[in-house]
Amino acid sequence: MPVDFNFRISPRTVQQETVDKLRLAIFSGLFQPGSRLIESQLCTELGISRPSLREALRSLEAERLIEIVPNRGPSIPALSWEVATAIYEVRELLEVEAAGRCALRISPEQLRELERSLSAFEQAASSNDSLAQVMTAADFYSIILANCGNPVLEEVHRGLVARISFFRGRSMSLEGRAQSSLAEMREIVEAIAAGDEEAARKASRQHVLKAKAAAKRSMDGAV
Amino acid sequence: MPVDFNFRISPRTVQQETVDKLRLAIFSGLFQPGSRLIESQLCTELGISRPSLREALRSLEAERLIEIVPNRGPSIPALSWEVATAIYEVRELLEVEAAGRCALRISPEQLRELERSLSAFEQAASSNDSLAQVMTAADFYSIILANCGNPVLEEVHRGLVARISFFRGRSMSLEGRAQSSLAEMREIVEAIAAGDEEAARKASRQHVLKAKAAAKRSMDGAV
DNA sequence: GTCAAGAGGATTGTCAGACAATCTTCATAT
DNA sequence: ATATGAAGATTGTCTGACAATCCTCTTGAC
Repeated sequence: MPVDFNFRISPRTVQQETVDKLRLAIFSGLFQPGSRLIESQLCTELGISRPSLREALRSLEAERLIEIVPNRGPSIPALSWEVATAIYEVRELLEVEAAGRCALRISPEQLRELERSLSAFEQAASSNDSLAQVMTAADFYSIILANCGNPVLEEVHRGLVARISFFRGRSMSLEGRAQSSLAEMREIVEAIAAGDEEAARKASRQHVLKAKAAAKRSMDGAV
Repeated sequence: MPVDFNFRISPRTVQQETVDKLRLAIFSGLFQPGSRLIESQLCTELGISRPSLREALRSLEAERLIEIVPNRGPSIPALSWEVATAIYEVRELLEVEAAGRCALRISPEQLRELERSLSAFEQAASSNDSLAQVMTAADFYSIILANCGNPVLEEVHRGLVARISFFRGRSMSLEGRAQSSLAEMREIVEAIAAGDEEAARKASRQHVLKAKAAAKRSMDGAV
């Protein structure tokens, strides 16, 4: 029996389905930041009842992907640059640690997987599909985080990256950002492949810092 | 006008009230780990309807304070030592960072506040009320985290500490643990008061590591 | 006596409909 | 132009319902 296989087959419930759909919608920028979500409207669009929708909204609220103000209802939070900075700082803390640990303990198969995901990002980077870029980049990180040996680190990181997906989409479409991002990510992979913890940490830190700078640039240019 | 005052008066909704009540109940160990929560039962006890309760449960699920398995319903997760270790590791990462930053930027008033909370813990430590110990210790950390200049760091840390409240209550009642915890915390305060970042980081790391060790001891002894 | 099978009750997932409280908007009056 | 107020929209919350699923306990077979 494999070490970590969950035998329980969990039927997908309406609420899970709804959370996933809405999360994806938020990621892809379907809703404007600051815009309100009307329950009745979402219900008819999703074809579900209001109690089910509201449960899903509570889940998303706890993930900080939406805000719910009493008597005003749910809305997409307008992420301030101040909060975004805070998120990038914590992301740096976690991602650097994960990359370092990953360099020491990743398996050959997972390393190949990581290289594959880098190729996927490379392909996306040469296209103009910024959603694809964000998605493949997310795959890349998730492999690193999944191999750092700490599931909680992984989970927290995922939550943080989700919240800045808005910025990431925008900064990816910045002139040349996808390409330099690719170079930084390649450096991380090389360090991990070499089993060099310190180099992995350093490359990872560089990458996050540059991503943050790019996000800032994209924000200054647009707002 | 004070810098950071939220003018909006938010009426407390049933769902918020419910989340708070249940969270407190979980913290104080009212529910056994692994035990199931029966919706109808909770509804009558709390005097609320099932939709409201279910919304609250979704919030708690997202905080990982309860688990909800489709068609089995909500239950208190039995925290494995493996996961607890992972939480302690991330907590270390965050708390050390926060203590270091705090040493550089805390205001005199907040420092006094921190010292006050240390006294409160001191008092609790000499009693046998382990819930009070956990609560006052939580206050202590929250002041440090609130003054690290990063609200996201604070938020993530709070979430993690909440999940190990079970362990903390148990390890606090370990022979002598409250007293040595007090000594470690005092060291942190002194380093912060001196504005010594490195010392604050070191003391903070020591504290988390010892807390983890104590948690492990309390677990080995009991299960 | 132990184990397998099945029936019945308990519990959850989901929906529909309702209504008061609150917010929002727009027309009206000053 | 600004303040007032009323109508409409939206949310917060409840009740009641029913099918699907799970759990438990009895029964029967070996």
